Amino acid sequence: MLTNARLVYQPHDQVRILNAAIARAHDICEAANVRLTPTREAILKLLWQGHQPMGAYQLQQQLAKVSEKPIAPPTIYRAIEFLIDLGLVHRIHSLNAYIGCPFPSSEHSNIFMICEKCNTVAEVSDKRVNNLLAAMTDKVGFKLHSQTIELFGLCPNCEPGGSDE
Amino acid sequence: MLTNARLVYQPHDQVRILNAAIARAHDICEAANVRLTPTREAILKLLWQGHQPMGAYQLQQQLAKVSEKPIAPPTIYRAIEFLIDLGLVHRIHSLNAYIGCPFPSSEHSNIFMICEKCNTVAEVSDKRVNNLLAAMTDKVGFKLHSQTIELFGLCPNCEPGGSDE
DNA sequence: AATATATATGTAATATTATAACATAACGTA
DNA sequence: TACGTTATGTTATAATATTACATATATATT
Repeated sequence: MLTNARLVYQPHDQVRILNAAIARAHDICEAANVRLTPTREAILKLLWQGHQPMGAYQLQQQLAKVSEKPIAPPTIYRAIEFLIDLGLVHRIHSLNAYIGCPFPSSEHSNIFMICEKCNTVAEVSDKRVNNLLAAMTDKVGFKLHSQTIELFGLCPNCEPGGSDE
Repeated sequence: MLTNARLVYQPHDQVRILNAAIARAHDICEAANVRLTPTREAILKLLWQGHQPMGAYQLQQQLAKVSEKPIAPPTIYRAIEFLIDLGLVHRIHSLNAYIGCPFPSSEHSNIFMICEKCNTVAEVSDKRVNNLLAAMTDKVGFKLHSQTIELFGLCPNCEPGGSDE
């Protein structure tokens, strides 16, 4: 089981993590022979600043603070699409929001644990889930291509009796 | 494993199924002491007409054909919310669309197999998936409340080499 | 360096999905 | 009937996302 849960739920050096994510993104883009332009990088950084997903218009607002010129929705959505295609970012459908992927270039289960109180999202990847879903779909003749699993509940920090209490 | 996959993927008496679903809905509403009003029933019927989910504005268009007066979005969304709360309808987040639930009042895994070609959606419920997800979230201290699993791929009828070929 | 080609962004308008706020109507019950 | 509750009507608008076309920037080629 691959997860960033402990990282997300415990105090950590957010700056170091962000830098690591950006460096990794640069590598991935280089390998794929595509460009991590300033706008794309700025959006990726925003999506890595915390562990709360951000919507497209929220990204736009944040970008306005950083860059001189306001950036219009199409550019935001294009950058998001670019980052998602590379596996650097995920879309959380139930929130219409986006978040940095903690383990790009790894196998993905696309399992997201969404805290209903603080909005924090942690990701999990687990072969057993993938195998089980593959077996189930196989049984009924459905050819599985991709998946997204969104789990709602309370993270340890928000759950009474959780890790911090 | 509970699923309506065979039903969805094979020819069947759609009218009979719809009638059964409506009858069941009436029972459930009566038991819950809430009202299945004409508008709500009309929307539920539309969401049971096929196995393709429908969006709110698509529902509005279809309703316009049936009823005299046009029905505005708030009414549509209220009816959808009502039906979802009762477990009679599901929301497919990735499609911003809604579909009738084949086994209301049963345990739910909320697993949806979404055909990328014909848009057909079949539902599955499986304890093993629920157990696995519960175990995983437990391990990291996430208190799981609910979930939605959306699987994308090809249904047997659209997959080359599938059931019908 | 100059040009051509591909890639990325700017810009304006608009489509699509969803909700807020408040008025009216219908229903259920004393 | 009159009251309280529940449901719907109505208008406006918020929030999310895309289309179409123009411009700019980067990369490759000569």
